Amino acid sequence: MALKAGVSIASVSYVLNNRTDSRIGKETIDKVRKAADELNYRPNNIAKSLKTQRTFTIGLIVADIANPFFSQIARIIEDEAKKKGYTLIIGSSDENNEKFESLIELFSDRQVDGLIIAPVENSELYMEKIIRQKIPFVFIDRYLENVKASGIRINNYDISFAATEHLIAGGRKNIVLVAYNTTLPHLTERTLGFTDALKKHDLAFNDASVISVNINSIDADIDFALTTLLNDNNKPDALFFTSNKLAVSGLKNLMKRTVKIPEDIAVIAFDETEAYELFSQSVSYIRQPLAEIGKEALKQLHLKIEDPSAPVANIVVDASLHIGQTSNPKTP
Amino acid sequence: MALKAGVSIASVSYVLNNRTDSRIGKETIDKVRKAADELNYRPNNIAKSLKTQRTFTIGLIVADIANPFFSQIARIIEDEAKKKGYTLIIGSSDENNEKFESLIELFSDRQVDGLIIAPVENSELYMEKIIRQKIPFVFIDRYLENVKASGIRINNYDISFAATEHLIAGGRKNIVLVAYNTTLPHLTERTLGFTDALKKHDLAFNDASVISVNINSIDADIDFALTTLLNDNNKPDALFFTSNKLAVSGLKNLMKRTVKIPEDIAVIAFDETEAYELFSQSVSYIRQPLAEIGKEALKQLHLKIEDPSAPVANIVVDASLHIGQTSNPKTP
DNA sequence: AATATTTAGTTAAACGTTTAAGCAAATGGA
DNA sequence: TCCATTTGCTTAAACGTTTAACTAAATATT
Repeated sequence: MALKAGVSIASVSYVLNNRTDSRIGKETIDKVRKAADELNYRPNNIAKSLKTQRTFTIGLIVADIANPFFSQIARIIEDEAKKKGYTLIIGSSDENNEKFESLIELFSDRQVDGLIIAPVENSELYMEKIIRQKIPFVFIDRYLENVKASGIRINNYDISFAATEHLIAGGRKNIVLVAYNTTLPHLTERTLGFTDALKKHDLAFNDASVISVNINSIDADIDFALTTLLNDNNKPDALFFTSNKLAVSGLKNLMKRTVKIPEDIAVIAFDETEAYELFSQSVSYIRQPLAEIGKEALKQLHLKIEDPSAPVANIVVDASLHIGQTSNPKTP
Repeated sequence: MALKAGVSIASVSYVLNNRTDSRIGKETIDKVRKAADELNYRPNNIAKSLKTQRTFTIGLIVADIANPFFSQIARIIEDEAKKKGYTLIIGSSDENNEKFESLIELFSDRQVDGLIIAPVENSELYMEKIIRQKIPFVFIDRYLENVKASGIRINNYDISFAATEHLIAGGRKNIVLVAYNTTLPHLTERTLGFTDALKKHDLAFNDASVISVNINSIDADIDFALTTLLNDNNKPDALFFTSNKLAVSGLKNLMKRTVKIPEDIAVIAFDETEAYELFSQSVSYIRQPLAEIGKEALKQLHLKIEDPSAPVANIVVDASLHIGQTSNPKTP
């Protein structure tokens, strides 16, 4: 390339990077531009990265890219990253500790400039490691109690409290929460918002008030729990699902049992998914502002990359309650 | 690192890459291993790539990673890529020519070892360019008539023919296809399978037999077409949607109109999506073997990367007709 | 004992950039 | 006219690897 233009390698670099601070004559600029054009020259980013120690790549670690919640977020982050000149590499942890660790290792080995992470349960120790490595990162969707790091999440407690109160306001007295058996704080917050709302309204809370679901056996666990619950003499009159996967599985199950929604059981779901659109009723659900989350995540990460000493920012954005027919008030 | 081990840089490289062809003594090996361990040494892949001209990165270009069809495929390819030591970078074209081109340029600039591409309409010229650049690639889902390249796709014509015949066998006589207004061959094949099946069974085919939908206005186009069709004195008794997006939009619309499915109108959809699970009836749909497609794509691409002169392979895998209630036979 | 071979390791070039430093030539100021 | 400054471009080191080529010591062969 430099050969073709008849100038030095350095001049090519200066011209192509528009380094006007450096002194390059108009003629040389033209020569380089012309040669670059003719040769269809494209600089080698690998070499550039080696020298500059910047890859303009960021890693995104989600639970599963095939989950609509994460694929929608990924899409937003993809667009946002492109705008800022970053390329995205994506990995799915399957909520699995080893996979999670190996992804972080992989991305770190690939010299990503930063990471956007939906951490899995009990990954604190591993996060410490990457803090020591000084790889900039931000949390998304979730966070870890003892890891001080920037992150973006929703007002899980408040919105769950609000959703529960909405059900109560509709005359529901025996509300059951369907949640994962996890200690991830963003999910325990959802449970807490639920129980606190029950308490506030003097509604009974007992062992049967929460269905605890293992992520690896969602359908089976929900089926088993509903079988027990619905044969009880004290049937629930409302179900609150704390994730899209749980809601889809639950609604499917209720359909199979031909439970009348919302007459017999009201339903509120979490997260948005195409699936709700085909349900016989419009589904009441909690909507996370995905675009805002994605944009803010990238913004915060970018800040951290540009200035590693930037302060930790924990951003909480508001989810909204999208009320449909499945949570209609109880008819007397 | 070499310093710490007290050996040369070269020795470190030989040891860490298990280059047993080179002659390294047991002692040196131990020294290097120990030092690497203590320093938590991780080789710099950027430098490695610069030297070896291999990044072990592959680019995946889909229409939209937020579309369940593509996010499911992406997930499979992600896993498969990891198994083979590749990292995946993903981009969404939005069926848009410029975005598609800029993605290819981006990925090529990032020195990917290869590309897995769902090409957009009229991208032939651009594909020629990357063939000249000798970047290995394979097509997925779609292909381009005049571009000779390896690819994996399903038996679009046959399965559409079969699906149509299934509707006909159920007594449907006025079947309408809902398809994108595109010239992408995998989709025109679907249309052709449909029309040929109609012909074979002497069913009328006219302007109203195909609803042509613009990808950017799916809901509106379907709504408009259905309004016209259902007010006709010759109402359709079956709808065949040629993609998941079309099916979801269509089913939603039919629900709104409280059309009786399958009594008044039978429905067959294309592709699998979570959404079908919440429909009031089990949905009849055409199931693509996503795992097979993903695995085969990676296998073919890997072959091309290892041996650029490997022959072009056009692999056609069989989709299957998954019959549910929405295509039940017409009741007299 | 002299030479050939094997073994174990090192040296140095290369990959394709960036960028500090250097060097002429041109220009400016006295 | 002489020196200082500015302008325009080049040189060369560096980024962190891989790998061919080399060296030196140890061992084998005659």
